[in-house]
Amino acid sequence: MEDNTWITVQSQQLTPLYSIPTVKEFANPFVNSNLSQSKQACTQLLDVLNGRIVHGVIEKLGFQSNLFLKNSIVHLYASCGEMDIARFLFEKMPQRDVVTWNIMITRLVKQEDVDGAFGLFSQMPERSVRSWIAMIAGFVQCGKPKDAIGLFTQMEEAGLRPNEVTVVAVLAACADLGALDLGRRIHDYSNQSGFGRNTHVCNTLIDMYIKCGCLEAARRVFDDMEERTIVSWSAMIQGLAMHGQVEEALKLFARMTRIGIKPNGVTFIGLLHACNHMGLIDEGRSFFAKMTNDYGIIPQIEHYGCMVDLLSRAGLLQEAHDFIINMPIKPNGVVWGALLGGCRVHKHIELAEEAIKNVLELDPLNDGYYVVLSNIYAEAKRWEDVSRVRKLMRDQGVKKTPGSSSITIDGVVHEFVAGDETNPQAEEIFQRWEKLLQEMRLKGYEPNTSVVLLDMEENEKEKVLNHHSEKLALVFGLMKTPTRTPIRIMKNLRVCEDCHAALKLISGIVDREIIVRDRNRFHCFKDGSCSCKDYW
DNA sequence: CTAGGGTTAG
Repeated sequence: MEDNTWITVQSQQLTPLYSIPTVKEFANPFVNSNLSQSKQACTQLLDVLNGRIVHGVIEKLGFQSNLFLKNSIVHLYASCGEMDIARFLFEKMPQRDVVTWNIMITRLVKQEDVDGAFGLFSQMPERSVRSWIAMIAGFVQCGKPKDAIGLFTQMEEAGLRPNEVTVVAVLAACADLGALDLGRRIHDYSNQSGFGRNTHVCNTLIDMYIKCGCLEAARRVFDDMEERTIVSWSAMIQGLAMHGQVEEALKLFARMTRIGIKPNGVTFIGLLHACNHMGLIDEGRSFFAKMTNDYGIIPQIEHYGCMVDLLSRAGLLQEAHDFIINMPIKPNGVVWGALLGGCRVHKHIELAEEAIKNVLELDPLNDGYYVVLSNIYAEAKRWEDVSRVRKLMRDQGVKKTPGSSSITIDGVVHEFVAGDETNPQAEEIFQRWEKLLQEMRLKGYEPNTSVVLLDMEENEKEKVLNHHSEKLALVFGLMKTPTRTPIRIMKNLRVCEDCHAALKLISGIVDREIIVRDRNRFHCFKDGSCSCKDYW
């Protein structure tokens, strides 16, 4: 009787519809013994009828005490986006099992309500591996890789053995964070557990190694794979592009097509990305044409974004502008932002103002664009315009994301922000920097203060520059790691020109490979030069 | 059986 209430309350809220008999039969899990078919039918139905029919069928047939069935209903409502109904049912249920909870958590995560999902996760009386996975994947998806890794640690502590799905989610978090140590550990664990050859796992390993700056390790995983999917190829091409190995990326694409693998839209993003990183305008144009002509792939906004970036970074600003005006789909903030970025490199204030006007209409809360514009004005010493941009930011309630760099030493992540004095060894770091600075000056280094966007005295600017987060992280790395070992630094924003010049020199002075992960690519500094060949 | 995973422009 108790169970009856659950159904009755619900059917009062929703009028059951019985008017489509064939679908009704097909969707009914007790008439159609093929459950996955039945479920599919239900899901389709629910899209059309808002869920009422299946529920009605089940009620009429009088199946009331089957928890499996109730879970199915909760799932069906939830998967059609009817979270209110799903939650209502969930709360009315006299009994729930771990699956019921997992269904709710999974759907909440899919709808990007991670807080809601975590709320339920915290309340669960017992958790299965799937509960942990749902939550870990949720944190990864919403850009909280640290929380994902924290949860993974707790899962291990709870004595649960991660399976291949967990591994994929955690590796994605490692990729986001550049957490190479954990990534390597998971790689070992995967091999030991026997799913190190799983295609999904390998694809994620490739991505993890790429984003942690270990291109060779990524390549090894790729080369050892038994079966490569288009995802594997695309990931590897994108990785080579990200590391400035443009020719190698194009070669891989040639190899791929030679053996008959068909590229998809993502593959072309990787290829265009590769062209962008070397200013290969003709090749980029040719790929853009090829994707539609040879493969029938309709360019998406991302592809247009790549093209605008390619053209404008190469200095073809007017052409980039016309390209945007003529594109068949509505440009977004990123597309105009790419033009803005090119205007900065090539110091074109007029076009920058046109670009920013469009950017701000489309994406007014993204601080990055204001900063670029402010930089353009600052480089032209137009300080009144700089302060106008700052006021605009204030009015919009937009704050500049502080630049921060991190370096991992013995498994511990050390994070630095500009002028950071919070590190216990801050004083030593600053001293080491001064010493390094002297050697750099001997090699002809001049601080490039034009990248400092504030209107202040030159010596003040130098101070700001000297304490950019990547420099602090680097000096710390030099102090804490054995001579000649490579140093890996992760940065949340793009490197500035001054840091780029400084890091080049330092790599020669201290005879170290310095690998810096930018917001969107890698710079590998070695013997006084950078893998990006100064085009970035 | 009802719940889970990979590559994506600046």
